[in-house]
Amino acid sequence: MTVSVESLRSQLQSHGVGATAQRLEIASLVLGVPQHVTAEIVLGRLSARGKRVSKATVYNTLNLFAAKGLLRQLSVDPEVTWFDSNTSAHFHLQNVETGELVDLDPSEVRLVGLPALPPGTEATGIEVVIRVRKQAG
Amino acid sequence: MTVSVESLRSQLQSHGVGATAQRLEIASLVLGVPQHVTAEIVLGRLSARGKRVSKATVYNTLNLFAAKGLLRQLSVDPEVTWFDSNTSAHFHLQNVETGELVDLDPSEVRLVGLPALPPGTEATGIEVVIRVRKQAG
DNA sequence: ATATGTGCAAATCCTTTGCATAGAA
DNA sequence: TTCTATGCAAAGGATTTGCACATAT
Repeated sequence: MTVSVESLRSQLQSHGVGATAQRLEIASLVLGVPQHVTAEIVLGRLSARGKRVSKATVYNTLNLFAAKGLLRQLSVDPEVTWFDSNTSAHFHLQNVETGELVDLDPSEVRLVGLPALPPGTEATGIEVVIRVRKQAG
Repeated sequence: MTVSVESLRSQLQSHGVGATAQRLEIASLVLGVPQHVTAEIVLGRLSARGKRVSKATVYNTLNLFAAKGLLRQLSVDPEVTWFDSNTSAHFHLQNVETGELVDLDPSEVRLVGLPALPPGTEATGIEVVIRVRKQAG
């Protein structure tokens, strides 16, 4: 399934992100299909496609997409920053040995109850991560 | 409330951690009272007490305590590694602006349902973080 | 004695930044 | 034009590592 450059361009612009060649290239790799990516993964896929985009631009672009709501930035891995192209509410399962992230369907795990927040604060997000490893033995 | 050196020493040894002057000092700062600390915080408190413990030893010790179950290591903050002296099951609330962590009582927020884990894996832990910030306006 | 721990500085690794050039509007 | 984005290399910051010296058991 290929997404047209035109629809990507309008997707960026509707989120207030100016369209440039590099951003369109990254968007075509990342948006559309629900997936988890890091800057390193994106760089690898770009070079696999023969596209040269600087590391700084990849970081800038992923951060920008996250700030504009095209991606969700996950703070679940101390080693590396993950970006999730699935921006709807859901939780994650992570293999602590490989770093691999898997989406959990909201129907599988539900959070019950919201605590009283500290006065003068508002919630910006909820993250739930179930960590797994290869079974011992 | 001061904890005797002897009880700390036996607490370390019952967890398979050899007692050294530096480890006892760090244990006395960290264990006993439920709290969240980073290596930097521990270093600061040590020097406030006039104790000189190297940065490397603080990192080694916190990691060792976590590996031996005296502390829980939290992967919740991309900036810095937090250690929680409360090792029982509970979740956290974090202020994204200050980094401040607060324990949530398990009665306030409950996780319902456990997903099918990938074949051949076992769960090692569950982390729930509710992120908050100063209210806009 | 003999294995372990400690301290220091240097090394790592991810991510950000400064600045000159290139591209968008 | 005039503002914004890109690329490169260097900077930054938390954490780890190598190795000589000191300390536990």
